[in-house]
Amino acid sequence: MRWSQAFIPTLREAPSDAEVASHIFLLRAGYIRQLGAGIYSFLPLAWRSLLKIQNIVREEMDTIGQEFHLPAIHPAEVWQASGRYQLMGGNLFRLKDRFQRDLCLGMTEEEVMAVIASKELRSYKQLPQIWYQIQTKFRDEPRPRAGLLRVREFIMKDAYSFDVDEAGLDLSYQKHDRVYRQIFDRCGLRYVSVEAHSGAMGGSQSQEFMVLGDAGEDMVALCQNCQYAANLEKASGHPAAVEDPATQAAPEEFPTPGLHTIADLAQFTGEPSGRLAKSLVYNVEGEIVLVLVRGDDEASEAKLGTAFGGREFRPAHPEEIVEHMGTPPGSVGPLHFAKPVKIMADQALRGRSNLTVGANRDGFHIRHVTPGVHFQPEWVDVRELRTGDLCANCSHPLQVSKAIEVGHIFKLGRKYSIAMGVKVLDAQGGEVIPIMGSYGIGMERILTAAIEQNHDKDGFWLPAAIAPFDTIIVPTNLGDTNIEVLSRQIYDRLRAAGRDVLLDDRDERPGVKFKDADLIGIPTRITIGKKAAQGIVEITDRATKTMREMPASDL
RNA sequence: CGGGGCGUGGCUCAGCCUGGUAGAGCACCUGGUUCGGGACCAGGGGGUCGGAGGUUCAAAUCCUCUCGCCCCGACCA
Repeated sequence: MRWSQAFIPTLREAPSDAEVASHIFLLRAGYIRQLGAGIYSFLPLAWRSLLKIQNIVREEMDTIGQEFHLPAIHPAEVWQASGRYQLMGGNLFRLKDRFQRDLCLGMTEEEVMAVIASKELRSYKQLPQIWYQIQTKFRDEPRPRAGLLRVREFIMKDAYSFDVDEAGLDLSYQKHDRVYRQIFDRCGLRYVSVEAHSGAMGGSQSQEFMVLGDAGEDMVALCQNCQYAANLEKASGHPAAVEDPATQAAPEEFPTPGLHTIADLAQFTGEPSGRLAKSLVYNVEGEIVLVLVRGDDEASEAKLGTAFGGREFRPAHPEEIVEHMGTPPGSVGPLHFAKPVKIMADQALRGRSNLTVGANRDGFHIRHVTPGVHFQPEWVDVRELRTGDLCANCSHPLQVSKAIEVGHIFKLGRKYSIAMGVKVLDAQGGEVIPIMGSYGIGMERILTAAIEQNHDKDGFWLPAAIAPFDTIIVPTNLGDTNIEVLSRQIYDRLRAAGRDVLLDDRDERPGVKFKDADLIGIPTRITIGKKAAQGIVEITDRATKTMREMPASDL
């Protein structure tokens, strides 16, 4: 491609509404333009890159499955059948057709694939199946952000597996794990695979592929010693130990006038906050539950969801706390309820003794309270892990980092098979319900993550496999016949050799061309300048900005 | 949805407080000189100041409503 014929609208300055590096550079490099909140147009450079990413995904997926192309617009009935028409709430785009029939835009396609499976699959002999597509997804996100990182319309590779039994699902899952690694390797990403929270959908195992970076919205915990890596929604580890008094004393109520926070209490009692137990009260589908965590810990929303068995929950209202605890928030504890309440306690409190807790009496707390002795909790893992906690496997310190989720694989179970009536006959002639897996990769996320991990103040560089062009040729002065002729020769020769080359044949000064070349993500630059007469050109590696000269004939 | 910020030529912004008929840099067009890290000179085109209503002799500027975008949070298969 010759730049003079191309549409590459680069910007000298960053538009004011971009803050994240990938967002700034995608705009400045002329890759994308915004149409609305979380809605972007892909310009030619972005589309070339996204097509290369999609082709890598397609080539790898074709080794284990078959490509479909499903509708993006769905009758509401399909989503009503699985119950997700309600469950997805505002995130599902909804519309009506001319006959006032309800429709929605696909945000994922378990239901549609399951509809096909239910109508077409008859025998266990047809399984396993791995079906995938690369297609636009729509999600009415409450808050789109950071350019392409979180958008309302995006391109996803979504795949679904159907197996007769769990052993088959394990295999399909492993195939995706392997293929995903090949995809991300080929895309040149540095990534980690982490254990993920399966969510309330009843999945049994789930794994996310994460690219570390501050722009990310997820938090992952990584052990620097062993291979342990998990999303913070799932990660467990041991907090630093806190010393308790050796001998068990009797619970003793004492006045704590006006003290309602852990920090106030720690200061007042002279004890570290880890010696206190923090009491949180939740309404779990109408049931009031008291959750205790160590005073210096925070409860994780995702882990609470798991602890509550996937039931809906919210923090209890103050009136509910008064009704059940007999005291307003601030003095709540596990003893002396006004009404019986279920107690859950975080594992970090297991084996602890002589803790200080709320007295369920305004202005009072109780010291010398020992879980398991003075109250009987259900033990759960609900604490949010922090940097410096010790790995559950090997007791080395864990590091918590932000990360961008580029892929997610998980074992779905039979929820959609059952909902959509997928069933086949097994070898004995009995009906079995196939078990499903679900696997996704965000195309724009791969591009965004690559930019997040490969940029400097001047721009970014993409791995050659996903760059819009692998090489840019920069003639410094087209008025010089030697330069002009040599540039065109090299351009023709590289293209004939199958390279994806951009020739900057614009009538611009060298400085402008260099700045643009640094900006737009092309990994290799060939500069043709003063030594063209001797047949010498320069090769610059964008990532390192190292340059070497070589004869044009060696290219 | 709660909190904060911003809408003025394509981009970045000034002007608003204290009303008086819109400006800079970059970009763009023409001519010329230039040509290794975002050149220079001369000339030129382009803006219903997000929208609606109001106050006023007069509104980018003051008031009301409204739309949009960004950031933080809540939310997120």
